Order: sequence, then C-alpha cells, then structure tokens
Amino acid sequence: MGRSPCCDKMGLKKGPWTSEEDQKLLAYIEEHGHGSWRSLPEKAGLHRCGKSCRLRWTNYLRPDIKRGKFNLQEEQTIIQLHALLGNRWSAIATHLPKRTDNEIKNYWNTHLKKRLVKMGIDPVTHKPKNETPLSSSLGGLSKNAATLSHMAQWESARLEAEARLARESKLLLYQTKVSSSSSSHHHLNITSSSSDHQQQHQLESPTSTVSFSEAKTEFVGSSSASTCLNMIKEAENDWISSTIHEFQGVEEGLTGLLLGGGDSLGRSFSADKNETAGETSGDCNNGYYEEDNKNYLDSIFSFVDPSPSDSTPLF
DNA sequence: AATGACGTCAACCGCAATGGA
DNA sequence: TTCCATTGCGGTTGACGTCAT
Repeated sequence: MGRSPCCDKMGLKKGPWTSEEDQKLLAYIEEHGHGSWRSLPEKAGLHRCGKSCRLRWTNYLRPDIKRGKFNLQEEQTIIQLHALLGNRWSAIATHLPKRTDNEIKNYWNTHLKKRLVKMGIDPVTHKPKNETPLSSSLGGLSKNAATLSHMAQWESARLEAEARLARESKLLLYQTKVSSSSSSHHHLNITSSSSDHQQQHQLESPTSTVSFSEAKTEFVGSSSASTCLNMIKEAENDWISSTIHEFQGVEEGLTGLLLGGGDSLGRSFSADKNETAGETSGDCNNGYYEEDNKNYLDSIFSFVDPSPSDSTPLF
C-alpha cells in the first residue's frame, strides 16, 4: 500500500495558515466544493498538499464549527462517550455536532484526562487506578467491567456505521448545496432542515485573521438530502439522548464527579472548595476520591446494568 | 526585566481503511 | 481478486502564550 506522495512533494508550504491562504481555500470550496483534495491545492492556487487543505477545512474553516470553551454538558458527553468508545474521537465528535474530532481530542488530552488522573481514575479504563479496595467494596466489578466492555464493542460498531452514514449524508448535502449556489461567492449556504436555528458563525482564526462574517451560513432546504440527514440525525439524537440520559440517571454520579472535579478547569463550575481539596491535599485525600470514584463507577455500572433501579434497560 | 517551566492547540505524520479500475 | 490512489483517523509535535521564579 503506497503512501500518498502529496506530502513528500518539495516546495509545498507547511505550518500555520495565513489569512490569504484561508481566503483562497474558502473561496474555492464555496464555489466548487472540495472535490478531490489531492487536486484542490493546484486548482485553488495554494502551495499546500491536499491533506493540509483538508485538515484546515475540516478543523477550522468549515462553517458548521463551534469554537470556544466546552460547556459542562459537552464535557460530560465527552467523558461518557470516551468511557464507551475509548479514543474514537471521530465517533465521539459525531455526537458533538459542532465540534471537531481534533478539538475534542485536544480538549481531552489537555483538560479532561488530567482531571480524571487527578481524581485517581485511569483515563483509559475509567476505573480507579488502585482498584483493589474499591472493587472489593463494590463487588461484582469484574463481571460488570466485562459487560461494559462487551457493550462498548457493540456500540462502537454501531456508532461507526452511524457516523459513516451521517458523514456521507452531510457530504451529499453540502455538495448539493454548493452546486446550487455557485453564483454566491461570499455567502456559503449550507442547508439542513434538521437545524432549528439558523446560525451565523463569526469565526476568527488564531493563525490567520480572516473574518467569516461574510461567510454567512444559511440553512436553506434541499429537500431529499436534508430529509435524509434529518432522519439520520433524529435517530442518532434519539439514541444518544437516551444513552446520555441513562448515563446521567445517577445524577450525583458523573455530574457530581465533574462538579467536584476541581482543577484549573473548575472555571465552569463554582467549586472553590473542591479545587482547594484537589490541589492542596495531593494524593492524601483518599476518602474524598474514593467517594468520587464510587459515584463515578456507580454511574457507569448503573448505565450498564440498571437493574437495581427502576430504569429501563437499554438493550 | 529576563528566563525557564508549563499549558494549549493547530498542524503534521504515518498507518489503516476505503473504493474504484 | 488485486492493486493503487485517496481519504480518514489517532498519535504526536512544535510554536506560541502564560505563569512562576
């Protein structure tokens, strides 16, 4: 299997994008769609490899991207989905529609992972690092863990299929719209009837300073494609909503854990005391963390096996 | 004010998956 | 079925900003 030679070509620019490059890429995609990424740079007059262009588009220039701080709901969703899916960033991103996989990955690595580690939870397994005392107190942990693992595999496969469908649908939708709006050079119209609200994103690149106030994203209808997307999105949202809802069934579980997580990211929480506890007590505050860990595990295992409560089983 | 440590995140690298010929 | 070009994905890097000393 040969590697793509595009990145090996000499003379291609690398590194941060300039506003001029952003404009060129944006203008080209608005008018023609991205088509083949490999041939795009030449056609768009960019001295970049196609891969670099694709990355810049998907991670930054795309109009349907929400930037800025993650809110509590998003943080919870990421942690919950990570517990299910592991480092499947693209699958996780599917359920945070306006966030890119790269952004989620970065956020996890720089914020959420550290928070879990600080609480003595293994960010890979989402289990306490020192499992022995806690697991014995919980009882049946290994059985539950196996169940969780099995379910995660099943869900993982399902999510992949869903993500693929959603991607294909979005692509179809976008291409349809681009071809029908070729007269507009500065207004990028993307249609999605699944979106209740029309949003105008004003994005400002930390690298370049291109303003997207002109790249108005207007969601107008392309009926068949949008209907298709709608259906997929509704099904997806139904599932993820019920899943997250189940997951959050033990309210003091993850939510409590997050609220009590307390590190520099406590910015979104009013958790001064917890921050103090987390940072000043170091690894000594075992009682505090054990309680958190138990809540955390409770939330996961309630999700896996809700039988003790009156929750409806998911499967 | 200087500088070193640390945190953040855009961008790159390279492998895997996919799809068309 | 096989080969190969292309795309997707996740891990990693490095530039830049901020904070601490």
